[in-house]
Amino acid sequence: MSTIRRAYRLLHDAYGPQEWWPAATRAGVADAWEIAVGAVLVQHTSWKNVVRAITNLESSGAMSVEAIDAIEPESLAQIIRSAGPPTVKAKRLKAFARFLVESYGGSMDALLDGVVDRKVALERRAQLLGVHGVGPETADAILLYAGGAPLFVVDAYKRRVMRRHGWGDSEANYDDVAKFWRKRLPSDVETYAEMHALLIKVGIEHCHASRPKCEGCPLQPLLPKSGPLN
DNA sequence: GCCCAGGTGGGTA
DNA sequence: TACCCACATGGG
Repeated sequence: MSTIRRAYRLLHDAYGPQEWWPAATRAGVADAWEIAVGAVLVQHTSWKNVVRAITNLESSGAMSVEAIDAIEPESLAQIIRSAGPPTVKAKRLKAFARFLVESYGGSMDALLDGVVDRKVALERRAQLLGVHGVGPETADAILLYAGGAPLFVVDAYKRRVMRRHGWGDSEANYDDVAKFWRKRLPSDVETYAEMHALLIKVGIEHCHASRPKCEGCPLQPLLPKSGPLN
């Protein structure tokens, strides 16, 4: 079995199924719009703070596509301020809502229609990358978790895990890093979704600057004999 | 107090 | 193209 598949197994055994995308406010499952909002708000921000912002959006009656499209940027910024740079993210959320209304009649279902097909997914991805505030990670997260698109999300934690283990080229561009993982994992959407969630989990708990020695990390059996690189 | 977070866009050379 | 930096609140 390949190293990456062993990594998946080790993480899954250690943490169990993550069953993303997490619902921010309800006990149930996050709907597609909530996933999109969360994906924008979580940029360079911890999830906990995003939950507060989404809770505020709900209680302010500003959670819908139409409400975000209509609200003044300053008011929106005030509501989501717990999720990092408020003026920046208010602008990004409004840009996304505007795009959705203009291009898909405000319907996430319309945006996501057919994206289980990789060719369609890549077309929608290219379109999303044209929206202000949507980069590759945000686009992939939305398409994968809200639409079941066969895309693999790359983030800072994945690059760090790769660097410590000496897997592939952690400094490669986004698409090459995504390709590295996709090539080594079973090519099904469930695995992509789980692996991304698991790697963030291990990233938050173990794989960061304050844990240079990887103490207690489930991926320790896969480290080089010399220990973590860097 | 200080550093960082599940990035992205804009400016500069 | 390739860096460098702002964004800004909340937690360790």
